[in-house]
Amino acid sequence: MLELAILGLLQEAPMHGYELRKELAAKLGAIRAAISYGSLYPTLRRLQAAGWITEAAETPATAEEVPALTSRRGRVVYTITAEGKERFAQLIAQAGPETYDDTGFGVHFAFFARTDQATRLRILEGRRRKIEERREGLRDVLGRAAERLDAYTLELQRHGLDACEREVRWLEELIANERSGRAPTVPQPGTAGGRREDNSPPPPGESRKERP
Amino acid sequence: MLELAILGLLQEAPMHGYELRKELAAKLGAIRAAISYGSLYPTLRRLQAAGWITEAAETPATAEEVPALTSRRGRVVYTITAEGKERFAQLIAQAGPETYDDTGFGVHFAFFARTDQATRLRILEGRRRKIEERREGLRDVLGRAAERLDAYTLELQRHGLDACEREVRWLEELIANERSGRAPTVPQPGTAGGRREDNSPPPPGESRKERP
DNA sequence: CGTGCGATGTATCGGTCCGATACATCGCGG
DNA sequence: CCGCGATGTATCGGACCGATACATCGCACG
Repeated sequence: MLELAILGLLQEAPMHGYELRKELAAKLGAIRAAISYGSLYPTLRRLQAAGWITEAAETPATAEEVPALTSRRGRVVYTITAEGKERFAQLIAQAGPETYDDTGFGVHFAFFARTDQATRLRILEGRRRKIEERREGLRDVLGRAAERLDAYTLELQRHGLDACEREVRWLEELIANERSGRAPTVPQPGTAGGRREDNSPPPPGESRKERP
Repeated sequence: MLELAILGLLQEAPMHGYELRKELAAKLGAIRAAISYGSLYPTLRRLQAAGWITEAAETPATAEEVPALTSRRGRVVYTITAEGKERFAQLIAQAGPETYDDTGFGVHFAFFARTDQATRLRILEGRRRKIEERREGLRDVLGRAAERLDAYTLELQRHGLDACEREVRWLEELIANERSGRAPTVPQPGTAGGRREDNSPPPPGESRKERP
Protein backbone atom coordinates (compact mmCIF):
# COMPACT_ATOMS: atom_id res chain seq x y z
CA MET A 1 0.00 0.00 0.00
CA LEU A 2 2.72 2.41 1.01
CA GLU A 3 4.59 1.45 -2.12
CA LEU A 4 1.64 2.36 -4.28
CA ALA A 5 1.11 5.66 -2.52
CA ILE A 6 4.74 6.69 -2.81
CA LEU A 7 4.96 5.77 -6.46
CA GLY A 8 1.79 7.69 -7.12
CA LEU A 9 2.91 10.81 -5.35
CA LEU A 10 6.36 10.83 -6.91
CA GLN A 11 4.69 10.81 -10.27
CA GLU A 12 3.40 14.27 -9.56
CA ALA A 13 6.77 15.64 -8.52
CA PRO A 14 10.13 14.52 -7.10
CA MET A 15 10.19 14.88 -3.35
CA HIS A 16 12.21 14.17 -0.26
CA GLY A 17 10.95 12.06 2.64
CA TYR A 18 9.56 14.77 4.85
CA GLU A 19 7.65 16.31 1.97
CA LEU A 20 6.36 12.93 0.91
CA ARG A 21 4.94 12.39 4.34
CA LYS A 22 3.16 15.72 4.32
CA GLU A 23 1.71 15.26 0.87
CA LEU A 24 0.62 11.80 1.83
CA ALA A 25 -1.10 13.17 4.89
CA ALA A 26 -2.89 15.76 2.77
CA LYS A 27 -3.95 13.30 0.11
CA LEU A 28 -4.96 10.48 2.44
CA GLY A 29 -6.04 12.54 5.42
CA ALA A 30 -9.55 11.19 5.09
CA ILE A 31 -8.59 7.60 5.61
CA ARG A 32 -5.47 7.40 7.72
CA ALA A 33 -3.16 9.41 9.88
CA ALA A 34 0.24 10.48 8.67
CA ILE A 35 2.54 7.68 7.70
CA SER A 36 5.28 6.76 10.13
CA TYR A 37 8.92 7.35 9.27
CA GLY A 38 9.50 3.87 10.51
CA SER A 39 7.60 2.72 7.44
CA LEU A 40 8.53 5.46 5.04
CA TYR A 41 12.30 5.29 4.98
CA PRO A 42 12.65 1.53 4.79
CA THR A 43 10.09 1.49 2.00
CA LEU A 44 11.97 4.19 0.11
CA ARG A 45 15.09 2.10 0.33
CA ARG A 46 13.24 -0.94 -0.87
CA LEU A 47 11.82 0.96 -3.83
CA GLN A 48 15.23 2.27 -4.70
CA ALA A 49 16.77 -1.18 -4.51
CA ALA A 50 14.09 -2.44 -6.86
CA GLY A 51 14.84 0.38 -9.29
CA TRP A 52 11.43 2.03 -9.10
CA ILE A 53 12.87 5.27 -7.79
CA THR A 54 16.25 6.97 -7.77
CA GLU A 55 17.82 8.93 -4.99
CA ALA A 56 19.68 12.18 -5.56
CA ALA A 57 21.32 14.33 -2.91
CA GLU A 58 20.32 17.91 -3.38
CA THR A 59 22.87 20.03 -5.19
CA PRO A 60 22.49 23.80 -4.97
CA ALA A 61 25.01 24.13 -7.83
CA THR A 62 23.21 26.09 -10.50
CA ALA A 63 20.99 28.72 -8.99
CA GLU A 64 17.53 27.95 -10.15
CA GLU A 65 15.00 30.66 -10.58
CA VAL A 66 13.13 29.08 -7.73
CA PRO A 67 14.23 30.71 -4.51
CA ALA A 68 13.45 27.55 -2.55
CA LEU A 69 11.24 28.77 0.23
CA THR A 70 12.57 25.85 2.20
CA SER A 71 16.24 25.70 2.91
CA ARG A 72 18.47 23.37 0.90
CA ARG A 73 20.37 21.19 3.27
CA GLY A 74 21.36 17.58 3.02
CA ARG A 75 18.01 16.53 1.78
CA VAL A 76 17.56 13.45 -0.32
CA VAL A 77 15.23 13.90 -3.25
CA TYR A 78 13.56 10.85 -4.75
CA THR A 79 12.49 10.66 -8.37
CA ILE A 80 10.37 7.98 -9.97
CA THR A 81 11.90 6.02 -12.85
CA ALA A 82 10.26 4.71 -16.00
CA GLU A 83 10.19 1.27 -14.41
CA GLY A 84 8.58 2.82 -11.38
CA LYS A 85 5.82 4.25 -13.50
CA GLU A 86 5.23 0.86 -15.02
CA ARG A 87 5.16 -0.67 -11.59
CA PHE A 88 2.63 1.91 -10.47
CA ALA A 89 0.39 1.19 -13.43
CA GLN A 90 0.59 -2.51 -12.70
CA LEU A 91 -0.22 -2.05 -9.01
CA ILE A 92 -3.11 0.27 -9.74
CA ALA A 93 -4.68 -2.05 -12.29
CA GLN A 94 -4.44 -5.35 -10.45
CA ALA A 95 -6.97 -5.72 -7.68
CA GLY A 96 -6.38 -8.18 -4.90
CA PRO A 97 -8.51 -8.60 -1.78
CA GLU A 98 -6.49 -5.91 -0.01
CA THR A 99 -7.71 -3.46 -2.62
CA TYR A 100 -11.08 -3.38 -0.95
CA ASP A 101 -10.25 -2.96 2.70
CA ASP A 102 -10.46 0.51 4.21
CA THR A 103 -6.90 1.59 3.67
CA GLY A 104 -6.36 -0.18 0.38
CA PHE A 105 -9.50 1.23 -1.14
CA GLY A 106 -8.67 4.70 0.08
CA VAL A 107 -5.24 4.67 -1.50
CA HIS A 108 -6.55 3.33 -4.77
CA PHE A 109 -9.32 5.88 -4.79
CA ALA A 110 -6.92 8.71 -4.12
CA PHE A 111 -5.20 7.87 -7.40
CA PHE A 112 -8.32 7.39 -9.45
CA ALA A 113 -7.27 10.35 -11.56
CA ARG A 114 -4.49 8.10 -12.84
CA THR A 115 -6.69 5.05 -13.21
CA ASP A 116 -8.65 4.07 -16.28
CA GLN A 117 -12.40 3.99 -16.06
CA ALA A 118 -12.83 0.24 -16.27
CA THR A 119 -10.54 -0.27 -13.30
CA ARG A 120 -12.25 2.50 -11.38
CA LEU A 121 -15.57 0.77 -11.87
CA ARG A 122 -14.19 -2.59 -10.88
CA ILE A 123 -12.72 -1.23 -7.67
CA LEU A 124 -15.83 0.72 -6.78
CA GLU A 125 -17.96 -2.36 -7.22
CA GLY A 126 -15.58 -4.56 -5.30
CA ARG A 127 -15.61 -2.12 -2.45
CA ARG A 128 -19.36 -1.94 -2.49
CA ARG A 129 -19.60 -5.70 -2.34
CA LYS A 130 -17.26 -5.81 0.61
CA ILE A 131 -19.13 -3.11 2.52
CA GLU A 132 -22.41 -4.85 1.79
CA GLU A 133 -21.02 -7.99 3.34
CA ARG A 134 -19.93 -6.11 6.41
CA ARG A 135 -23.35 -4.53 6.58
CA GLU A 136 -25.05 -7.91 6.44
CA GLY A 137 -22.81 -9.20 9.20
CA LEU A 138 -23.75 -6.23 11.35
CA ARG A 139 -27.44 -6.74 10.66
CA ASP A 140 -27.12 -10.36 11.63
CA VAL A 141 -25.52 -9.50 14.92
CA LEU A 142 -28.07 -6.80 15.66
CA GLY A 143 -30.87 -9.15 14.80
CA ARG A 144 -29.91 -12.57 16.02
CA ALA A 145 -27.40 -11.95 18.76
CA ALA A 146 -28.73 -8.72 20.17
CA GLU A 147 -29.75 -10.16 23.52
CA ARG A 148 -26.27 -11.52 24.13
CA LEU A 149 -24.68 -8.09 23.88
CA ASP A 150 -24.76 -5.09 26.15
CA ALA A 151 -26.22 -1.74 25.19
CA TYR A 152 -22.89 -0.10 24.41
CA THR A 153 -21.78 -2.86 22.08
CA LEU A 154 -25.15 -2.68 20.40
CA GLU A 155 -24.84 1.05 19.98
CA LEU A 156 -21.43 0.55 18.39
CA GLN A 157 -22.88 -1.90 15.91
CA ARG A 158 -25.70 0.48 15.08
CA HIS A 159 -23.27 3.26 14.39
CA GLY A 160 -21.19 0.94 12.25
CA LEU A 161 -24.22 -0.23 10.37
CA ASP A 162 -25.21 3.34 9.68
CA ALA A 163 -21.74 4.08 8.34
CA CYS A 164 -21.94 1.03 6.09
CA GLU A 165 -25.29 2.02 4.66
CA ARG A 166 -24.02 5.51 4.07
CA GLU A 167 -20.92 4.31 2.30
CA VAL A 168 -22.89 1.97 0.09
CA ARG A 169 -25.06 4.89 -0.97
CA TRP A 170 -21.96 6.96 -1.64
CA LEU A 171 -20.49 4.18 -3.73
CA GLU A 172 -23.71 3.74 -5.67
CA GLU A 173 -23.59 7.37 -6.55
CA LEU A 174 -19.99 7.18 -7.66
CA ILE A 175 -20.68 4.07 -9.70
CA ALA A 176 -23.62 5.69 -11.41
CA ASN A 177 -21.50 8.74 -12.12
CA GLU A 178 -18.76 6.55 -13.46
CA ARG A 179 -21.08 4.69 -15.76
CA SER A 180 -22.51 7.89 -17.09
CA GLY A 181 -18.99 8.90 -17.87
CA ARG A 182 -18.78 11.92 -15.62
CA ALA A 183 -16.21 12.91 -13.05
CA PRO A 184 -17.45 12.74 -9.49
CA THR A 185 -17.38 16.29 -8.32
CA VAL A 186 -19.87 18.91 -7.49
CA PRO A 187 -20.97 20.90 -10.50
CA GLN A 188 -18.35 23.55 -11.12
CA PRO A 189 -19.75 26.97 -11.95
CA GLY A 190 -19.45 27.78 -15.59
CA THR A 191 -19.16 24.28 -16.90
CA ALA A 192 -20.00 25.51 -20.35
CA GLY A 193 -16.92 26.45 -22.29
CA GLY A 194 -14.46 26.81 -19.44
CA ARG A 195 -10.89 25.70 -19.70
CA ARG A 196 -10.17 22.12 -18.85
CA GLU A 197 -8.10 21.27 -15.82
CA ASP A 198 -5.80 18.51 -16.74
CA ASN A 199 -5.68 16.97 -13.33
CA SER A 200 -9.23 15.90 -13.76
CA PRO A 201 -9.86 12.47 -15.08
CA PRO A 202 -10.75 12.62 -18.71
CA PRO A 203 -14.40 12.39 -19.59
CA PRO A 204 -15.84 9.24 -21.08
CA GLY A 205 -13.41 9.31 -23.96
CA GLU A 206 -11.13 6.32 -24.14
CA SER A 207 -8.51 7.92 -26.31
CA ARG A 208 -6.04 8.34 -23.47
CA LYS A 209 -3.31 5.79 -23.46
CA GLU A 210 -0.07 7.55 -22.96
CA ARG A 211 3.16 5.72 -22.56
CA PRO A 212 5.62 7.71 -20.55
CA MET B 1 -5.35 -3.63 21.98
CA LEU B 2 -5.69 -7.32 21.35
CA GLU B 3 -4.66 -7.94 24.91
CA LEU B 4 -7.45 -5.74 26.20
CA ALA B 5 -10.02 -7.36 23.96
CA ILE B 6 -9.07 -10.89 24.94
CA LEU B 7 -9.03 -10.10 28.63
CA GLY B 8 -12.42 -8.46 28.28
CA LEU B 9 -14.00 -11.35 26.45
CA LEU B 10 -12.59 -14.00 28.76
CA GLN B 11 -14.23 -12.18 31.61
CA GLU B 12 -17.59 -13.13 30.19
CA ALA B 13 -16.72 -16.80 29.80
CA PRO B 14 -13.75 -19.12 29.34
CA MET B 15 -13.13 -19.83 25.68
CA HIS B 16 -10.77 -21.51 23.28
CA GLY B 17 -9.02 -19.69 20.48
CA TYR B 18 -11.44 -20.29 17.67
CA GLU B 19 -14.37 -19.21 19.78
CA LEU B 20 -12.51 -16.15 20.96
CA ARG B 21 -12.00 -15.11 17.39
CA LYS B 22 -15.68 -15.49 16.57
CA GLU B 23 -16.84 -13.61 19.63
CA LEU B 24 -14.33 -10.91 18.90
CA ALA B 25 -15.65 -10.63 15.37
CA ALA B 26 -19.19 -10.34 16.69
CA LYS B 27 -18.33 -7.76 19.29
CA LEU B 28 -15.99 -5.67 17.17
CA GLY B 29 -17.54 -6.29 13.78
CA ALA B 30 -18.33 -2.62 13.46
CA ILE B 31 -14.75 -1.49 13.62
CA ARG B 32 -12.50 -4.19 12.33
CA ALA B 33 -12.43 -7.49 10.54
CA ALA B 34 -11.83 -10.72 12.38
CA ILE B 35 -8.57 -10.95 14.20
CA SER B 36 -5.84 -13.01 12.58
CA TYR B 37 -4.64 -16.21 14.18
CA GLY B 38 -1.18 -14.93 13.57
CA SER B 39 -1.95 -12.33 16.22
CA LEU B 40 -4.26 -14.31 18.40
CA TYR B 41 -2.19 -17.32 19.35
CA PRO B 42 1.05 -15.51 20.12
CA THR B 43 -0.91 -13.03 22.21
CA LEU B 44 -2.60 -15.83 24.13
CA ARG B 45 0.77 -17.30 24.89
CA ARG B 46 2.05 -13.92 26.00
CA LEU B 47 -0.93 -13.42 28.29
CA GLN B 48 -0.45 -16.84 29.75
CA ALA B 49 3.24 -16.24 30.37
CA ALA B 50 2.33 -13.03 32.17
CA GLY B 51 -0.16 -14.89 34.32
CA TRP B 52 -3.23 -13.03 33.15
CA ILE B 53 -4.87 -16.16 31.81
CA THR B 54 -4.52 -19.90 32.36
CA GLU B 55 -4.67 -22.62 29.79
CA ALA B 56 -6.50 -25.88 30.33
CA ALA B 57 -6.73 -28.73 27.87
CA GLU B 58 -10.24 -29.95 27.56
CA THR B 59 -10.88 -33.11 29.55
CA PRO B 60 -13.51 -35.45 28.18
CA ALA B 61 -13.18 -37.55 31.32
CA THR B 62 -16.73 -37.87 32.57
CA ALA B 63 -18.38 -36.71 29.41
CA GLU B 64 -21.36 -38.99 29.50
CA GLU B 65 -24.04 -36.38 29.95
CA VAL B 66 -22.73 -34.16 27.19
CA PRO B 67 -23.78 -35.17 23.70
CA ALA B 68 -21.29 -32.63 22.34
CA LEU B 69 -22.63 -31.23 19.15
CA THR B 70 -19.09 -30.16 18.61
CA SER B 71 -16.54 -32.81 19.19
CA ARG B 72 -14.24 -32.60 22.16
CA ARG B 73 -10.85 -32.83 20.64
CA GLY B 74 -7.65 -31.25 21.72
CA ARG B 75 -9.12 -27.83 22.31
CA VAL B 76 -7.40 -25.48 24.65
CA VAL B 77 -9.68 -23.45 26.87
CA TYR B 78 -8.39 -20.21 28.33
CA THR B 79 -9.63 -18.77 31.60
CA ILE B 80 -8.89 -15.34 32.98
CA THR B 81 -7.16 -15.14 36.35
CA ALA B 82 -7.66 -12.67 39.18
CA GLU B 83 -4.47 -10.91 38.06
CA GLY B 84 -5.90 -10.82 34.57
CA LYS B 85 -8.99 -9.06 35.81
CA GLU B 86 -6.85 -6.52 37.56
CA ARG B 87 -4.83 -6.05 34.43
CA PHE B 88 -8.00 -5.53 32.43
CA ALA B 89 -9.26 -2.92 34.86
CA GLN B 90 -5.93 -1.13 34.66
CA LEU B 91 -5.88 -1.17 30.87
CA ILE B 92 -9.46 0.00 30.61
CA ALA B 93 -8.95 2.90 33.00
CA GLN B 94 -5.69 4.32 31.71
CA ALA B 95 -6.04 6.26 28.49
CA GLY B 96 -3.05 6.76 26.24
CA PRO B 97 -3.07 8.36 22.79
CA GLU B 98 -3.85 4.99 21.22
CA THR B 99 -7.10 4.97 23.17
CA TYR B 100 -8.54 7.47 20.74
CA ASP B 101 -7.60 6.10 17.37
CA ASP B 102 -10.21 4.15 15.44
CA THR B 103 -9.38 0.69 16.66
CA GLY B 104 -8.42 1.66 20.18
CA PHE B 105 -11.55 3.65 20.74
CA GLY B 106 -13.70 0.88 19.31
CA VAL B 107 -12.26 -1.72 21.65
CA HIS B 108 -12.61 0.52 24.66
CA PHE B 109 -16.15 1.38 23.71
CA ALA B 110 -17.07 -2.25 23.27
CA PHE B 111 -16.25 -2.78 26.92
CA PHE B 112 -17.95 0.32 28.25
CA ALA B 113 -20.33 -1.92 30.16
CA ARG B 114 -17.35 -2.81 32.32
CA THR B 115 -16.05 0.73 32.55
CA ASP B 116 -16.96 3.27 35.18
CA GLN B 117 -18.78 6.39 34.13
CA ALA B 118 -15.97 8.86 34.68
CA THR B 119 -13.67 6.87 32.41
CA ARG B 120 -16.38 6.51 29.81
CA LEU B 121 -16.82 10.26 29.76
CA ARG B 122 -13.10 10.86 29.52
CA ILE B 123 -12.72 8.47 26.61
CA LEU B 124 -15.74 9.84 24.77
CA GLU B 125 -14.41 13.37 25.09
CA GLY B 126 -10.91 12.38 24.07
CA ARG B 127 -12.26 10.68 21.01
CA ARG B 128 -14.38 13.68 20.15
CA ARG B 129 -11.36 15.93 20.41
CA LYS B 130 -9.38 13.70 18.12
CA ILE B 131 -12.14 13.51 15.52
CA GLU B 132 -12.58 17.26 15.67
CA GLU B 133 -8.91 17.66 14.90
CA ARG B 134 -9.17 15.33 11.95
CA ARG B 135 -12.22 17.25 10.80
CA GLU B 136 -10.34 20.55 10.96
CA GLY B 137 -7.48 19.07 8.99
CA LEU B 138 -9.88 17.92 6.32
CA ARG B 139 -11.55 21.32 6.19
CA ASP B 140 -8.18 22.94 5.80
CA VAL B 141 -7.29 20.75 2.88
CA LEU B 142 -10.66 21.26 1.25
CA GLY B 143 -10.38 24.97 1.73
CA ARG B 144 -6.78 25.92 1.17
CA ALA B 145 -5.37 23.15 -0.99
CA ALA B 146 -8.40 22.29 -3.04
CA GLU B 147 -6.98 23.50 -6.32
CA ARG B 148 -3.92 21.32 -5.93
CA LEU B 149 -5.95 18.14 -5.75
CA ASP B 150 -7.92 16.25 -8.34
CA ALA B 151 -11.66 15.70 -8.20
CA TYR B 152 -11.46 12.16 -6.83
CA THR B 153 -9.16 13.08 -4.00
CA LEU B 154 -11.44 15.95 -3.16
CA GLU B 155 -14.45 13.68 -3.15
CA LEU B 156 -12.62 11.34 -0.78
CA GLN B 157 -11.95 14.21 1.58
CA ARG B 158 -15.55 15.31 1.45
CA HIS B 159 -16.74 11.86 2.31
CA GLY B 160 -14.24 11.71 5.16
CA LEU B 161 -15.31 15.10 6.41
CA ASP B 162 -18.91 14.02 6.39
CA ALA B 163 -18.03 10.91 8.40
CA CYS B 164 -16.17 13.09 10.91
CA GLU B 165 -19.07 15.44 11.39
CA ARG B 166 -21.41 12.55 11.81
CA GLU B 167 -19.21 10.88 14.39
CA VAL B 168 -18.84 14.09 16.36
CA ARG B 169 -22.60 14.38 16.51
CA TRP B 170 -22.86 10.77 17.61
CA LEU B 171 -20.29 11.37 20.33
CA GLU B 172 -22.05 14.51 21.52
CA GLU B 173 -25.18 12.51 21.96
CA LEU B 174 -23.40 9.79 23.89
CA ILE B 175 -21.68 12.35 26.07
CA ALA B 176 -24.94 14.08 26.84
CA ASN B 177 -26.49 10.74 27.69
CA GLU B 178 -23.57 9.91 29.88
CA ARG B 179 -23.76 13.20 31.74
CA SER B 180 -27.43 12.85 32.34
CA GLY B 181 -26.52 9.68 34.14
CA ARG B 182 -28.52 7.56 31.82
CA ALA B 183 -26.40 5.14 29.85
CA PRO B 184 -27.95 3.27 26.95
CA THR B 185 -28.63 0.62 29.57
CA VAL B 186 -27.52 -0.53 32.94
CA PRO B 187 -23.78 -0.54 33.24
CA GLN B 188 -22.11 -3.18 35.29
CA PRO B 189 -19.23 -2.65 37.66
CA GLY B 190 -16.17 -4.27 36.32
CA THR B 191 -13.47 -2.39 38.11
CA ALA B 192 -11.07 -4.46 40.12
CA GLY B 193 -9.29 -3.51 43.28
CA GLY B 194 -10.00 -6.62 45.15
CA ARG B 195 -13.33 -8.21 45.85
CA ARG B 196 -16.23 -6.95 43.93
CA GLU B 197 -19.15 -8.91 45.24
CA ASP B 198 -20.30 -5.94 47.23
CA ASN B 199 -21.81 -3.88 44.51
CA SER B 200 -24.44 -5.06 42.17
CA PRO B 201 -26.12 -8.19 41.05
CA PRO B 202 -25.02 -9.69 37.76
CA PRO B 203 -26.13 -7.93 34.61
CA PRO B 204 -29.84 -8.13 34.07
CA GLY B 205 -30.01 -8.78 30.37
CA GLU B 206 -27.28 -11.34 30.21
CA SER B 207 -28.13 -14.92 29.45
CA ARG B 208 -25.29 -17.33 29.69
CA LYS B 209 -25.35 -19.85 26.94
CA GLU B 210 -24.19 -23.19 28.24
CA ARG B 211 -21.78 -24.81 25.94
CA PRO B 212 -20.99 -28.49 25.72
C1' DC C 1 -19.56 -47.32 0.73
C1' DG C 2 -16.23 -43.93 0.14
C1' DT C 3 -14.90 -39.71 -0.92
C1' DG C 4 -14.42 -35.12 -0.97
C1' DC C 5 -15.76 -30.70 1.13
C1' DG C 6 -16.74 -27.26 4.56
C1' DA C 7 -16.58 -26.16 9.41
C1' DT C 8 -13.86 -26.59 13.46
C1' DG C 9 -9.48 -26.20 15.60
C1' DT C 10 -4.32 -25.11 16.66
C1' DA C 11 -0.15 -23.22 15.13
C1' DT C 12 3.98 -20.78 12.61
C1' DC C 13 6.40 -17.62 9.39
C1' DG C 14 7.56 -13.65 6.79
C1' DG C 15 6.42 -9.15 6.01
C1' DT C 16 4.24 -4.51 6.70
C1' DC C 17 3.61 -0.81 9.42
C1' DC C 18 3.71 1.91 13.74
C1' DG C 19 5.50 4.50 17.88
C1' DA C 20 9.37 5.95 20.28
C1' DT C 21 13.61 7.66 19.92
C1' DA C 22 17.91 9.86 18.42
C1' DC C 23 20.28 13.36 16.16
C1' DA C 24 21.33 17.48 13.30
C1' DT C 25 20.29 22.07 11.08
C1' DC C 26 17.73 26.24 10.41
C1' DG C 27 15.16 30.64 11.45
C1' DC C 28 13.11 33.29 14.83
C1' DG C 29 11.83 35.67 19.06
C1' DG C 30 13.17 36.87 23.69
C1' DC D 1 23.10 34.35 22.74
C1' DC D 2 20.07 30.90 23.65
C1' DG D 3 16.27 28.08 23.45
C1' DC D 4 12.49 26.32 20.68
C1' DG D 5 9.76 24.78 17.05
C1' DA D 6 9.91 23.37 12.24
C1' DT D 7 12.50 20.76 9.09
C1' DG D 8 14.90 16.66 7.98
C1' DT D 9 17.00 11.68 8.04
C1' DA D 10 17.29 7.45 10.28
C1' DT D 11 16.80 2.99 13.33
C1' DC D 12 14.70 -0.43 16.53
C1' DG D 13 11.42 -3.30 18.80
C1' DG D 14 6.96 -4.71 18.68
C1' DA D 15 2.04 -5.35 17.04
C1' DC D 16 -0.59 -7.23 13.72
C1' DC D 17 -1.75 -9.45 9.24
C1' DG D 18 -2.09 -12.92 5.39
C1' DA D 19 -0.72 -17.16 3.82
C1' DT D 20 0.03 -21.54 4.94
C1' DA D 21 0.11 -26.11 7.13
C1' DC D 22 -2.07 -29.73 9.34
C1' DA D 23 -5.66 -32.60 11.74
C1' DT D 24 -10.52 -34.08 12.85
C1' DC D 25 -15.40 -34.24 12.28
C1' DG D 26 -20.11 -34.48 10.02
C1' DC D 27 -22.53 -34.51 5.95
C1' DA D 28 -23.95 -34.56 1.15
C1' DC D 29 -23.40 -36.67 -3.17
C1' DG D 30 -22.37 -40.19 -6.21
